[in-house]
Amino acid sequence: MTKTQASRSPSPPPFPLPYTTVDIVIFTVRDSVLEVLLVKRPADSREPFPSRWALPGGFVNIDLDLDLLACARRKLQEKTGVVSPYLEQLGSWGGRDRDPRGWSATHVYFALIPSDELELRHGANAADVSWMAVDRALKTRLAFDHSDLLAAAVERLRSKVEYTSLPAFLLREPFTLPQLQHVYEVVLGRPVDKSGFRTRMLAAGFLAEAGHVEGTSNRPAMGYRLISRDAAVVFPRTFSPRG
Amino acid sequence: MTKTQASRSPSPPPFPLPYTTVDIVIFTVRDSVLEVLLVKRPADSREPFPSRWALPGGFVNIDLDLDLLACARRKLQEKTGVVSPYLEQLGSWGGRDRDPRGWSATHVYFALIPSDELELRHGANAADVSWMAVDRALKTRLAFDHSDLLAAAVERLRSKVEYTSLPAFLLREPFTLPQLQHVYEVVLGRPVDKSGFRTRMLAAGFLAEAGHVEGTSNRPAMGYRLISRDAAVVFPRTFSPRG
DNA sequence: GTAATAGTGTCTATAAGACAGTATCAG
DNA sequence: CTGATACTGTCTTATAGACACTATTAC
Repeated sequence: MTKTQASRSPSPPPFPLPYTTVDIVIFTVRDSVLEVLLVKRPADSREPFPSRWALPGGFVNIDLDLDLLACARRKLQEKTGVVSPYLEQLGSWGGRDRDPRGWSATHVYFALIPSDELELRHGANAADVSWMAVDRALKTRLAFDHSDLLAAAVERLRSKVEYTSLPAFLLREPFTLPQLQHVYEVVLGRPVDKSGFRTRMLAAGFLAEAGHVEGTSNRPAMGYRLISRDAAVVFPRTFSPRG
Repeated sequence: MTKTQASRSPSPPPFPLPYTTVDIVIFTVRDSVLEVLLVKRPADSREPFPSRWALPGGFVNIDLDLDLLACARRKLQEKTGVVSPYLEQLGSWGGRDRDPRGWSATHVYFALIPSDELELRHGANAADVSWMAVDRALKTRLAFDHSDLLAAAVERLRSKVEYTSLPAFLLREPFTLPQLQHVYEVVLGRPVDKSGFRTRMLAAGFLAEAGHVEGTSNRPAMGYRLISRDAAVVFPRTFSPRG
């Protein structure tokens, strides 16, 4: 199969093209609350949805971005400074009415980052960058169809937390099992049995011991690192009680 | 929130746009084999990948398609005549090199249809339309990055079959439990215990009895319909042995 | 010592896999 | 009747939830 040329400016097509954007739903846990990163749209009333909160994102730059994932990474780093977070594609949304400027399609990614590994940055097209509790963000009318995107991302996150090691990406390494359990409980919104939790995590085999951590509590706990930061581990069963 | 105008031709933007396409991975089971629908690229050597097999799909038409899902439905109907199949978004792939004509992004859907509800159609840009066994298609070099898309779709299908009612969408209603079990076995590529299978399906509560079906065998079996054709049901556990 | 959190052991209910057995049809 | 397929019952075993228990630190 020949991968030929592929160059900067494709010859203009004989039909109109949709706009192509990438948006990112960036989650973190701060002070026992699941939060999402939002940016405020510029106040300029010639822009769509002025002064409204939105997900970070923007147009694909075909000169800068080799592919969609690279574009997502670029935008994530512009806003948070985080270089290699957990990043997963959520899906794409496209249609005539989601952007008043015309037919557009957005490719949505969701990212998990530890709250203490970031420094928020104010970009060119974002008057303000801020964390907001997910529960509050879900009740806020975001720009474009971003409320839909956020709802989908939260649903995906909550769902996958039931049977994957995803929450581990919300913690800075090394972390302890009680810390990990706490993150699970924050995202799930309900308590989790300690004994079962520990058995499950250790049996899943994605954690490597990393020496004791002198932590927040009286007795030091074992610290762990992820064996692989590439992907989350899938558990054979769910967390649900009576499951 | 104001949903204003949104019209046919967006004002041309000050920067080049990627091409936007939709591709569909259409699965069916025929004669105990999982198959996928492929179209042959035109022989015209000015077209990319002439005479090569590809997934059905094409450019989004912003005048015809209200949104991505509508575009996928349109393309599916053009190729198969099927109107309301199971249709789920798989994800999107975009980058500089996947289409020699330039930066492009495709939104990929996958569809499940019963093999006896379709009539293949030859479209304008497809010299040939044909079913191919999935195992063979996976070994074939398809046009563009369609081999990647197909591999992802097959992985998603095989994975979801382990814990959802997806295979039910591959059968014409009403169907019997032995028929459904057979489809599961075809997609999974391994036998499934009869007793456990029946308990599981009936407990999942997505089937409604629809009278006895005088079928292929000696003893007639109970026929079933799906209570809802909107989505598949998720089982609490997996099919895997020793799981 | 006490308080606090880390970590372990044990019991039990549930449910799935395995497989043998019964029921109902065609011929 | 026989053969074939639809359907059911039972036994065993794995495991997750519940919860009580022990261990190791700070003070």
